Amino acid sequence: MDAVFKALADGSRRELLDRLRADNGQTLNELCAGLGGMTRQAVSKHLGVLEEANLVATIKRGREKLHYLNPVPIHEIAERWIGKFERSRLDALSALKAALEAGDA
Amino acid sequence: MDAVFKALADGSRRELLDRLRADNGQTLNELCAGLGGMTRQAVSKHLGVLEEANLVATIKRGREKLHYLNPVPIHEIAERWIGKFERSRLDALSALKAALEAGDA
DNA sequence: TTGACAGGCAACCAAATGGTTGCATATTGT
DNA sequence: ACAATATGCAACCATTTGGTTGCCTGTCAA
Repeated sequence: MDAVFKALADGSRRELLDRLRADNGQTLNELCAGLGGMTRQAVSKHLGVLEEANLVATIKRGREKLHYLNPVPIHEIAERWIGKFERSRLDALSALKAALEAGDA
Repeated sequence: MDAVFKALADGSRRELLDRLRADNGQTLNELCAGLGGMTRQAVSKHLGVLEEANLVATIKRGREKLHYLNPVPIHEIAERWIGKFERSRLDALSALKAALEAGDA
């Protein structure tokens, strides 16, 4: 899970995920075009990080490599990690408010 | 939002959030104890990052500073970012499967 | 076969990051 | 007042990270 968070920490990588969601199964070169003034190798590295985090799956088709978005790890975050805080959202907020008020007393 | 993702990228910071959720309103020293072999200043920096990302709110009470978890940014991620992929989860998976099958043809 | 196209690998570099030590500041209890 | 407590600030260091350039490999088409 650590790898997923770290992969998501970079804006370019999030943008890559966005672009993959908009048009799944793109090649490296396709993904390069549009990701402003960045080398192919830079994009390749980013895709590598995403792949390592299991956020994209790839298949080699001839001389090109297609990239597919894998939403499962993100879903897992939503389930395990965010749900935990989400559930206590209102409680924490009211606790915060109460604490702030008690602070002056 | 970028700051939130970057703040969440570090395991120690996620642990700090966990510990805050378990016991909200802790001081810096309280949070230090339990976060294995790390200096107070290191923890302080982490809390600074979390604060900058609006994931923790603080109030100064006398000579100590209480830290409170703020779950709102995480909730926003769940809403805006994860929901986006979540919604297309099954679609993407079936598309991936179809693509893999078509790959051999 | 040979050239063009898609991608991989490795070395290298600058900047950011996580962590440390050392000292300064403010508050509290006696 | 004074010592102890709780935190802040700044300089410094090692590692990681995002990015580059240069070259090598594999695949398709003429």
